Amino acid sequence: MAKLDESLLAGLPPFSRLSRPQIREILDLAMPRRFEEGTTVFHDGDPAERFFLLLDGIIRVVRTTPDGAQVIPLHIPAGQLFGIAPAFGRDTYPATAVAAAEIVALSWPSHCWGGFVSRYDGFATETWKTIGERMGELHARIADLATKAVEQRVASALLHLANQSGTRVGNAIEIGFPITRAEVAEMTGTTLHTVSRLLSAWEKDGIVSSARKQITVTEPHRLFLLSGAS
Amino acid sequence: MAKLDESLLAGLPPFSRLSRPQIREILDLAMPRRFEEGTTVFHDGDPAERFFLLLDGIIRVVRTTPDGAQVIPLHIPAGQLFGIAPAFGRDTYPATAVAAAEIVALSWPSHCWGGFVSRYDGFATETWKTIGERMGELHARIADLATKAVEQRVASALLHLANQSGTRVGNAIEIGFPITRAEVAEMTGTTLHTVSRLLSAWEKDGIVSSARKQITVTEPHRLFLLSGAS
DNA sequence: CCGGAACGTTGTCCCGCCGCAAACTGAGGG
DNA sequence: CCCTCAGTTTGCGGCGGGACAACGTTCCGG
Repeated sequence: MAKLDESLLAGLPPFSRLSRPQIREILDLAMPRRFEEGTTVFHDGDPAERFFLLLDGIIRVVRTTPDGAQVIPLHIPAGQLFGIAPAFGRDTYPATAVAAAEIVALSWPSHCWGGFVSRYDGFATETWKTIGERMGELHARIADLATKAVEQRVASALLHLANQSGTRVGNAIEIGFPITRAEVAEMTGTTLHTVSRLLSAWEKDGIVSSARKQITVTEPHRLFLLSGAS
Repeated sequence: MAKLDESLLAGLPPFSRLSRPQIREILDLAMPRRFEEGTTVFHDGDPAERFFLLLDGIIRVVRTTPDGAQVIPLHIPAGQLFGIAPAFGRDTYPATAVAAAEIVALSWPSHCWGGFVSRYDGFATETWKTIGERMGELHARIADLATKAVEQRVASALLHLANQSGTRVGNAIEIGFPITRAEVAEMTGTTLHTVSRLLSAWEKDGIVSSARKQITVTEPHRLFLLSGAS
């Protein structure tokens, strides 16, 4: 296996304060792997043997409730850690991670976590920051669900996805991974029917343009207005 | 000021692995303070000068959205840390903390955080665990909001509150701090009208009994059934 | 003892959203 | 090339629950 290039990690928050030799150490412990779209990286309840760093693509973290297929997806963009159960002292993953697109990720055995935290300056701090942001995101999501109407929720979910991993095409933003209306519906706590209707209406207005498993926001500004401008 | 007793901290997770002298050190840095019910401990956006440990009572952490009074309360029970913005590298609080009942809390200057983490074994680990649990709670809340009907949401919110800080009276559980229907409504993303109606109906069925700013769950089992048994 | 404010209850109306059902459309496999 | 199926679209009916409003009740200050 070819050696991984140090520049992969150098710019990322958890490693930004580390020296090249330190990054080399870390990389030499890492196992790179590619996952096809739709592949499950790890399952809810699995023993948490490794933790991951997403190099490219998007991960969808879902929580399936026991009684059915209800899920609460959280999307994790490239450059972030995920599956960090060891950080929380858990020996089992609390959720399932699915590749939302083709992804490539590095992983390390869970028992390395403690070493990383104690040995590498800034690793813990930066990880805390990421977790803090993720909690903020969850809070915002709760606020949306609790206070906003369905239309606003869907609008803000689309904007969120677009901002997080969209590729700009002029003024338009194309969401960078395949996503079904059913998934949007799950994220926003509604049904795929309603999402479909909304997208149709918006498409008629020229705010978005959608195809099968794919959504492009052509006029982000107007969508933002619809989202109830928080 | 009388010296604080070491037993206050000895049993709590973040300090459980520490020796008595270490606990003594920590206590000598702490500033104890009592807050009346309804007092704001810190405000969203304030400079995060201190972090807190709740010794007794209940803290309500709220996030007010810019456009109005919408909030997403998270209740923190006695024995937990809160306002730990420094852990996330923030220099400002991301939410407002209000005393839901009369409380007593210890606090330390934010700059102590780093020292606690590096000097005291287990402090960081245990704090991570707490944060992990809190994230799990947020996830569960999102799942509820996204998938359950209003009646189920209210039922599970009441159960949650009862479990978290209820005092048992026979089979009944009385929620241990004053709470208005409006607050329950905010937690569950509905209106006080609906909450009021539900409580009336449940009271007629003998499942709960409520007074002004006070709710007692007399038949937790039946309420659990209503909550959609997750 | 009185007045007012905060909190709670209850009724009525109406709209937005879910459930159900049926048809359409690409994509992929044999 | 056709068959199948996942993904999507659309119509329609019903109702949960939000908006509005009026009244009752408890608490507190003067």
